[in-house]
Amino acid sequence: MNRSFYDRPVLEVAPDLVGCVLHHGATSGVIVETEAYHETEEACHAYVGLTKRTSTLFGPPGVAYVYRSYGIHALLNAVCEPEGVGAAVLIRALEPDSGLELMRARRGLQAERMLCSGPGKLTQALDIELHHNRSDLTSGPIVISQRPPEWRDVEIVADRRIGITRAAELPWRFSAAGSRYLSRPVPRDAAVVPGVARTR
DNA sequence: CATGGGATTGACT
DNA sequence: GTCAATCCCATGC
Repeated sequence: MNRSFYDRPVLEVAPDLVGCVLHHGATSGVIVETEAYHETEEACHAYVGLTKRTSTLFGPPGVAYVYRSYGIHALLNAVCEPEGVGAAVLIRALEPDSGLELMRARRGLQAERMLCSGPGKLTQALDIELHHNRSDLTSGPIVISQRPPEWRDVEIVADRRIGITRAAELPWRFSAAGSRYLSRPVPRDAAVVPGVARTR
């Protein structure tokens, strides 16, 4: 994915990333769940303004923002919007694609559905850590490629973000409808995101 | 310099 | 359903 893909409103990039493939080394998976974050709402780290921690979010688009959550997990985001605007898409779940045995070894379990079904799980499975913060997603080592043909017309649903206490009402979580690899089920009343030139 | 909170997970009742 | 683990960093004295 080139830089212009990320240099757009985060609410466009977040659903567009569903169905794309995240790669790191010998492991990869199709993105099935994302969340959008923007400096104008309280749940976004960039809400506090420019600090050492948030400087990545305010930097150029197409860069990885990786931070530690609850002292244990590394969470991966893709920085979006023009430099100077703090916004990013959190990658929340993958459908494992390649390197399954490596993922199983790193995760210490066998079930395919448990390998990448959460933001902290997928970083462990793909060996993504804090030192990847600020790495360029357009050149690697972590890269995101466009949707494979079979994911081109994936139906995407929107509902509330998970695990946050502030601005929790915003429907900024985007999931592949019917995926069995999500971090949590999608509510039945979730809205379908309109697609562009979607075939029937 | 001390404190507190958090975009989670897995183990346990 | 409950709950602890554990680290980075923003904030306040």
